[in-house]
Amino acid sequence: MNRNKLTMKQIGDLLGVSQSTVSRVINNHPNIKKEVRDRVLKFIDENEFLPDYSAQILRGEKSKILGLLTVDFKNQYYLEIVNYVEKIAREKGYSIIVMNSERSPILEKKHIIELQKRGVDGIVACPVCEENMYFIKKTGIPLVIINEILSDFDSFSTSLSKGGEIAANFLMDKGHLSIGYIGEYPSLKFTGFKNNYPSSKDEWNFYANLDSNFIEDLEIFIKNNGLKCSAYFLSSDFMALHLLKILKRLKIDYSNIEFIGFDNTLLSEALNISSIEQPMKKMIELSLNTLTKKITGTWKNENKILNIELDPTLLIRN
Amino acid sequence: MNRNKLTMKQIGDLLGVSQSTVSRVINNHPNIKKEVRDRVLKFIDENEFLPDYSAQILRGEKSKILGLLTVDFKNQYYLEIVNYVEKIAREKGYSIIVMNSERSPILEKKHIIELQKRGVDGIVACPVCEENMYFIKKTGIPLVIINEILSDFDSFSTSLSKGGEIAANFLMDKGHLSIGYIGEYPSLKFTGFKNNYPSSKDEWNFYANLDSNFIEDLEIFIKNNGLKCSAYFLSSDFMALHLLKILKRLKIDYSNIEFIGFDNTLLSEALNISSIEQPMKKMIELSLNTLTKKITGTWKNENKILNIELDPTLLIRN
DNA sequence: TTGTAAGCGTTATCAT
DNA sequence: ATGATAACGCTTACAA
Repeated sequence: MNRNKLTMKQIGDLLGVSQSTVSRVINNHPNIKKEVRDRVLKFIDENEFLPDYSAQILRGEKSKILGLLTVDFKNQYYLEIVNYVEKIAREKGYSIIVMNSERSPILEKKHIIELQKRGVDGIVACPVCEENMYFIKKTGIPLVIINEILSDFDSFSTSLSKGGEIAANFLMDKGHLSIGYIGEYPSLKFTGFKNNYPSSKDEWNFYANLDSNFIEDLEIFIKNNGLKCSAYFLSSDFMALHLLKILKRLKIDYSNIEFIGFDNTLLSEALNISSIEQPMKKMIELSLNTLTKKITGTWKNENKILNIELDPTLLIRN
Repeated sequence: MNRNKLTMKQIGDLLGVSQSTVSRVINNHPNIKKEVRDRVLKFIDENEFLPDYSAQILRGEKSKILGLLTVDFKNQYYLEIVNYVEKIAREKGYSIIVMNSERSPILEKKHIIELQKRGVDGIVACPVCEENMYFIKKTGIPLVIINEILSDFDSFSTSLSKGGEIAANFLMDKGHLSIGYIGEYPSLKFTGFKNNYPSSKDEWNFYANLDSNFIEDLEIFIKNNGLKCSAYFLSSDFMALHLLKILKRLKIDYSNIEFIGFDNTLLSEALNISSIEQPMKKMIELSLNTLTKKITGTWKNENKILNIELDPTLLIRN
């Protein structure tokens, strides 16, 4: 280290006191002669002293770094998570190391090891692979899961099935008799939808596999089947975007069809469709509150696992 | 440190060799008896040894961390930057600490100090305040600027004025006689536009101040003036979104008006408007190549400052 | 009230 | 070929 950075030893030498005295002043220890304290404070005030984190971490102090483990930066939703985690962590005094696993369990494992080597105080994870979460648990690094529920870990998520339920009920209440589902499968979004809309028919629906090139598949589906329903529930705004693009390209009129997206991103605003909104900010606030408590040892639920599901809300447009 | 992590000393004790021998094996030093090397390697293979970064950094080794200093996570463009920087940095063996200055010079300065304390190897900055960049330079931490040109720093950006030029020429070539500009001001986007479209009239244009609530201001402008031109150049897709929303709300027909956005995000896809695309991936690749060379000391242009401007391209829709 | 010294986990220098 | 040791910058127990 030391990119020409001032150290406590140097300050001590310059001021004719010992390095430990300087440390004590900086850490506000009692029992320092006022004259000495003032002299040291004045000096560091004028000379910008930067305590070295690496030395502190090595000694066993907290690193004040959180690892953010994320799965897919192609999806704006996860980038949005970075936004909130950075902001809220910063307010709590933490820096964040951001890592994208690209849905690869192997990469996720590598990231975890990297975070461990760096001595992060805690990890916020959108997990790919549950086994890796057990691995984190074994290391003892405080962990919270977001965006998913894992029964063995403190998890914070939005109830996706509730989202499906809301969509189904809203569309049925508006009098739609045929409502299709287009989106990821399997997914709790669909489960919630189907449970509340028993008349759902498989032939109306398109089930996307997010690991594959679902956009092409969707186009083929539309070409073969057209749109048979008067309303559709889409598993994401992103999905909605691509559906509407395909319809436009195929010159299929959809002016009388109602769509509901998911995530309430700017996309649904641009497409002017209703969308189910996940309370992301709240989810991240809750998860970081828990995480920091676990880090500082003020977490009281040691023996109980938190599985929190927030309710999404419907944002109606049009 | 040491969350029950294995150390070299422990390994040495367990295997009956000295800690420094373990270090040598791990760092592939020559002159180790094959038998010893194999024994140590076998052990760490079975027991997952994680060298501690803090200790290495303290000793003066590279931290393999880059700081990413960014200005505005409300704008999807900057989140997209996180995506690419994380990915490319990872491929080069670096982790990244992400920080958002929210366009505040004070916060930006704090972030820089934080990065310095953490011993980052280099910084990638979308700067708010040029003075802070000089501050980084003084610390000696390798630095590259992206998204902007600062003549005293290695900078990588897209030529925004070229973007304005492209927009102006495209719209003129299509026969538009009145072309308005709606967007941030001052901005090179506008400069390039105006220089190539001398008939531009101030009363057609709306100049937004990004620090203020420009969306409301825009709505007032539209209410008072309506749309006088047959085509508009918007300074961002985000701006385009809000303009179109306002038009919809005010029930102003814009079906015969042509729009060009900027950034070619999913928004312009959703709005189905043409957009000027910045070669972000290339910009970040170039900047990280330079940064890592500066870090490893293989950078040859020491005495010359790189001010690279890439050309944007127009993505035509409709 | 303050200085001395140990120790955190490494790497590198010096011995042997 | 390998062990002992110093050093990186810090906090803290122990001495004085």
